Amino acid sequence: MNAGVDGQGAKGRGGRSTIVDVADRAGVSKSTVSLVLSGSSLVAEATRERVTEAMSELGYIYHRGAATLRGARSGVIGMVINDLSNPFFVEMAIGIEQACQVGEYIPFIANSVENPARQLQVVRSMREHGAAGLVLSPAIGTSVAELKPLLSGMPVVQVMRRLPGLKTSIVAPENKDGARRATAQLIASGHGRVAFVGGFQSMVVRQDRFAGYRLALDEAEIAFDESLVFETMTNYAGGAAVVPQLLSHHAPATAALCFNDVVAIGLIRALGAAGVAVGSDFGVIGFDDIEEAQHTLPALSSVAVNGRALGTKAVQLLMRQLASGDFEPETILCPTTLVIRASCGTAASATAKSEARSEE
Amino acid sequence: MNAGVDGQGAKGRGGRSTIVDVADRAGVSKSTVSLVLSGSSLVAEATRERVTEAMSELGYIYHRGAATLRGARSGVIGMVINDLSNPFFVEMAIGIEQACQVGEYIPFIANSVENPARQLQVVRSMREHGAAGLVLSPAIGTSVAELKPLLSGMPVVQVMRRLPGLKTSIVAPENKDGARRATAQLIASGHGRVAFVGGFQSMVVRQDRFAGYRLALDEAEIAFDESLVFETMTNYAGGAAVVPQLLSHHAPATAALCFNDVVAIGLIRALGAAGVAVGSDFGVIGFDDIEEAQHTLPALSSVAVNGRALGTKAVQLLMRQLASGDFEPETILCPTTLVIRASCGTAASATAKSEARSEE
DNA sequence: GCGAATTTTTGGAACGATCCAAATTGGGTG
DNA sequence: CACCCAATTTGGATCGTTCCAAAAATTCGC
Repeated sequence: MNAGVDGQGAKGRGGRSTIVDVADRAGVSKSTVSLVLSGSSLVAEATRERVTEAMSELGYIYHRGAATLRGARSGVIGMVINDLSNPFFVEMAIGIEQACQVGEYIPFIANSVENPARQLQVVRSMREHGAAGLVLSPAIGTSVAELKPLLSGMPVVQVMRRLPGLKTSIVAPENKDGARRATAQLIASGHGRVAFVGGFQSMVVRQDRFAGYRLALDEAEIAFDESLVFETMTNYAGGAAVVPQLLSHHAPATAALCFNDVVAIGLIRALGAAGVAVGSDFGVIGFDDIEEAQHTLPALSSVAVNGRALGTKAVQLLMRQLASGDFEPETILCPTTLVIRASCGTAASATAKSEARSEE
Repeated sequence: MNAGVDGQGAKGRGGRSTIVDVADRAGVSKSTVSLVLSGSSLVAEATRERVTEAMSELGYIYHRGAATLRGARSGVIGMVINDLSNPFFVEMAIGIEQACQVGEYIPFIANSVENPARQLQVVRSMREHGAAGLVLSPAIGTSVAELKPLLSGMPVVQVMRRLPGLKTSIVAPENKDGARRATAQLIASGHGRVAFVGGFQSMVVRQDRFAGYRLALDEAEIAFDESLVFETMTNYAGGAAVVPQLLSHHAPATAALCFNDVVAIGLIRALGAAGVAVGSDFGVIGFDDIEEAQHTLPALSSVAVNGRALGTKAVQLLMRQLASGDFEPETILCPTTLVIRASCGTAASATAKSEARSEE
């Protein structure tokens, strides 16, 4: 039925073999091969076998690009992460990747490095490549006006962070509640002056965590003291940088809730270096519960966010929307767990709780 | 020239707008638009502007899938990493991603989780999606026979690891030389009995590092002692697990070269817990120099591999091959740097060296 | 053994880009 | 003004798939 002067099909031409080559080999039409590919029940069992065999003989490889041209799903999801050198976001990326695999999707990855311009580029590039949807952990300083047109008509899930003006689905931890519980824990351990360390006011996530901190203070009827709030970079150095001010305060804090674990670890090390015994003299709780939190000395108490689960949930939501065709924004808040270890002072309860968690 | 009854072009139909819609709007033919897209110098400046404007008015998005059908480069590179929960490989992934960006490529990512079956799946999937090349850090236990046919006709760079029977380009650190220098350093500090800890004999990378260890012993005319070699998992637990045997040895080692930093850190912690003062009683050197190495107590000396550079070099090699069309395998070995910190005993020199490095 | 009903199979005509050969335009020149 | 040459522009065929309407093969009832 098809030209095919040489018995080899397209193979002689150098490229990959096509559906037509397979058809020739199996002695059927390309339409039948297409039906086999799509797993249709229309095709007779014997024919299906003949076609399948021809495929493996020719080393046929499906050309998804051609298929998408006719409207088939591309099977590609874009994943734009703001900072892959932060272990928390790596965990999230792993969760995303994992969930994509089970859903037969394949993820494009891009690291925006907190650079909005680059983020714009990569999102555009992902669209060009036919990504069906996007999981986005937006870079700080993103211009919604520039980004929005690139996202039209495609389901997007913002994960962990969210941009104020951008109406998409959101998967995020219960930051406020987590921070509230952590702060309450410090207060319950007898700390009357609890500092809040790390991040900047412009960060939405910090606003949430800070709100939880305030709430816990209110609930304990402790007056909020502005001078116990420290804005810093959200890395080791940021945590360490706070120590001099923290210690020279006229009425020093005896505990701190940190914006994230990296800040908390920086703080712990610098406090240790300054001769403050974290865990007894001073209580510290971090946020995220990255793996390293278990290995610091003293081990770091933290509000566990489970980045992997967050990533997984984001992809699952995205896949659900892709399957249904209904891209109506949806918000999923993931509960957090307060993991008590030695750093917050009640060393006694540390072992038990931490063991329990590792069973998960 | 084209149907287009409604002024809106394809927009009314729901989908994205096409090259023909742009052509209609700009009052030219689709061929001209195609020329503009490819940046051809044939098209007159005024026309180019008109077309560009029409594109942005319509929110036109280039459909790469359609283009590849006619033979255009796909602009996609696959990146298959064996274990993303290992910070070293994350560094490598970051390097790969970064290099792809500058080369206008976009990387598919897959985490094989050291699972050969999954690796097979994802490689197949990447081919289907038209990946032009592959950066592969192969999973342990990969069957070359199964993998090879999936790779035919496509340039592949194995990075960090290499599969014995698979002839592709390779980018790897100078493992043997690094291990030799590290071992020599321990010997020079007066350690006569140096253990080798971590990994399994089947791992090619370990074979290389082990060879370097043996070489240093030979050069120092120290007899090799089989009982000082410990095979373990390459994670924290693996490092820790070795300690009982290490300490109960009839003639215990006083230093250890570890397969990688994660093993070394596990070892240091467990030794610390057992009351051995690492840095004075016992010398430890790791491999990779992950960020955490700077933060352990004592800080970990390590053979720095620079995973990021490794990833970058791999992609650059791949892009070079893609550009030239010459897929002849090539091997690039990257030199390592021995970074001395407190863990190997010569605490005096630690500060200076480590400062110097952080300037990079 | 024949038409009807059912099950399988099959030719195109798309999809959105590229690319080539051919057509059109616009100057110069003699 | 006719002609040539260079600079631009343009139809149409093509890439590898899907999908539809219709054809072909098979089974069935009587």
